[in-house]
Amino acid sequence: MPLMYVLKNMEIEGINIDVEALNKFGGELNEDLIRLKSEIIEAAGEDFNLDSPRQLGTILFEKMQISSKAKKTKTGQYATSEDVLQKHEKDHPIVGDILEYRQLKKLKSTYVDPLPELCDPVDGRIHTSFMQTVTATGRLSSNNPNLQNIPIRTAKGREIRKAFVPRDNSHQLMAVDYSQIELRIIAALSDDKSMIEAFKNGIDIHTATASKVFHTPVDTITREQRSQAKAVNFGIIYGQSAFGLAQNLNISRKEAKQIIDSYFEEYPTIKKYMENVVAEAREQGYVKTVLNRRRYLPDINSTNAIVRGYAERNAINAPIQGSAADVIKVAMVAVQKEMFERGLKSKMILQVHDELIFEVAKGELEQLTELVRKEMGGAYPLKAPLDVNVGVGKSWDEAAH
DNA sequence: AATTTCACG
DNA sequence: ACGTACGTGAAATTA
Repeated sequence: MPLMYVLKNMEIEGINIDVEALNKFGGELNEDLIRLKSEIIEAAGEDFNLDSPRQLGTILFEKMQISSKAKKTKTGQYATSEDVLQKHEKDHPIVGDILEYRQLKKLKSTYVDPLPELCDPVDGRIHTSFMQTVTATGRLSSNNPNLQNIPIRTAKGREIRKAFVPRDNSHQLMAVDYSQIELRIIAALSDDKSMIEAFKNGIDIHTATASKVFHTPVDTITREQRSQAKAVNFGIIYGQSAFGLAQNLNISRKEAKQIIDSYFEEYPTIKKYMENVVAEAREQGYVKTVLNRRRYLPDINSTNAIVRGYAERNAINAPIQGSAADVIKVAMVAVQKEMFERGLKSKMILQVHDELIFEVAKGELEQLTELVRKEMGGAYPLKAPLDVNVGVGKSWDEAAH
């Protein structure tokens, strides 16, 4: 209920975008898309709707027969999703072009074209809606437009984030995100002493995990080992299997199983915690977050192993994802209150699950940085300390670095 | 309205 | 043999 007022203010405040920059980028995307499309149609030997997965599947796997190992979706169509197409990139040069076409088309049709149209006629800003009663875990969701999935992972995607800018030269954007909040929560909830200690000492958690899992000193950990340990740390939060880890890391199932077994030997309290939370779900019919938000899991005792497995992964994940959502909500209420009491002109304008975005008025940067660090970092003390990263810049992209 | 794909944490 | 990591929203096609 208190958060409702905070969300109302963020929705009304909105965020400014550089429409000219987006339109220019849209023109560049258009040229690339036209070129890619004509190359693909030429290689296919006939015109078809490239935006139709069904037509694309027929062209690739029946007409062109680029591979005999076509995969089908559950409704019997040829699967053409990114992970499937990536496996066929070596089979024909057209596949790489299709993947690039898909990426650029997504950026243009979902962000570059619609966003300028959504600027409010009165203040010229973009106003999202934050929903508090949609998700199963207690996270917020954002719609109309969704400002929680603005691209960042690719260079072309970041062009869109660069177009989210302050209202004028006397403001900057500030992005503040929680560092590894879900891993800190699993460390705290399971009371794993070694993981808590690593967070207390500010040690790189993925390197520390790699050292444990591979039984080698921290200073000898390779990039590959750190990257694998990172994948395991994330997989754990979701109840991932050896199969899933193997697929993610492109290693054999046997190797994946060895890594997971070693992980649980080194972090026995985390293994115990995961077993306990599943047992709790079986007994109570629900699991809960640090603030007692419940997720009911009616399938937890299902005789169907697949259905039951899904519920068990939900039982593991929901308290972690949901507690992180609790923490940032408490922080948002505290930050808003403190900003009001100090009479600041700066505004909190967006939330993206583990980060808050502010439009900072010139002269308030130092004070706001201190305020936000204090309120976010201390929102809900856990056995593992919370930590935040602060970034500032002339665009959301710059601030997020 | 359902399906497929893909953008984010 | 089964299916295999959680949570969302939007665009486009198809039924």
